[in-house]
Amino acid sequence: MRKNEYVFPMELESHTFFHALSDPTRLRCLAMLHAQGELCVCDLTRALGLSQPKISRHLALLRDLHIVKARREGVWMHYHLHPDLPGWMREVLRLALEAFLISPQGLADQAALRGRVGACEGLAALAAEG
Amino acid sequence: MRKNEYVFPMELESHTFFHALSDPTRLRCLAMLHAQGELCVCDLTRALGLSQPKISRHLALLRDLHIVKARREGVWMHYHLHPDLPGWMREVLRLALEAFLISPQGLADQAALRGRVGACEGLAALAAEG
DNA sequence: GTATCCTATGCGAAAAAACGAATATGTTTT
DNA sequence: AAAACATATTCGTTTTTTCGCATAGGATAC
Repeated sequence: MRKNEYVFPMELESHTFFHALSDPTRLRCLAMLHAQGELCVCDLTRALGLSQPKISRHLALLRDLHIVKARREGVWMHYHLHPDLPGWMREVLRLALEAFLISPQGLADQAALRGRVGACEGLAALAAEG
Repeated sequence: MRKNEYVFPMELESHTFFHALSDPTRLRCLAMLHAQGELCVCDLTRALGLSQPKISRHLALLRDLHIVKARREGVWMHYHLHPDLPGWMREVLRLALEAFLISPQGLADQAALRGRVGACEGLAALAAEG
């Protein structure tokens, strides 16, 4: 059993749940899953512009806490929000992720997820070019 | 300006908000404030059975993020949940703190706050005596 | 002024978390 | 079997966080 793995009937404590949400990468992943329903690791890697090991490790942490659930389909692992999350935690996720999705970062991530360059990243790229 | 201090109009980011809730001591303090409305440092020190510097440091972090607000009354600093917290964060606090308050730890803390020994601590003390 | 009380902070040690880079595992196809 | 692909994990390092202890700050009483 892994370090962070919660197993039935051990329950997820509040502070552990919040610690899982305290990292920007994990929050962005969760927001994309909330918006799209289900995504594989490579989707998230591309959408967030982060390395595959980084995404994979953060998803593993969320999976061990039963905050997300994985489904294998051939070579791909599809992740989605865990359906058995306690009611108040599910509600917290809904509130937080919907707030995040309308932030500049949330909008940019969604745009990137759909294959376009988001407004913020486009502007940032232009600024970087000079 | 301190390291963690947020100043208007900088807004509190989601992951920073959740990080503030990721520590058991901070969560217990917030739950007591939610239940009682306003408490001073010595109230929390006694109720939670933790050192004064520890309580004070955690409250300072929450204060710098504008999650709680302090009011001086003579020698005492009274802390309460910040009234200007964004709507969704206030709702998250309500959900999380009310869930915590009905947990064994939450019930014990409330009992200790009211000057009695809580059920769990009483049992623990008996067990420790043998 | 000094003393006392409550609260805040500086400091160094210990523990925990996050990271990149390399590598391992598992699946499908040939 | 090997190759190609998606994902997971190990390792060592760096960064961040937390803590206890001591001490500093600020208000009140004398």
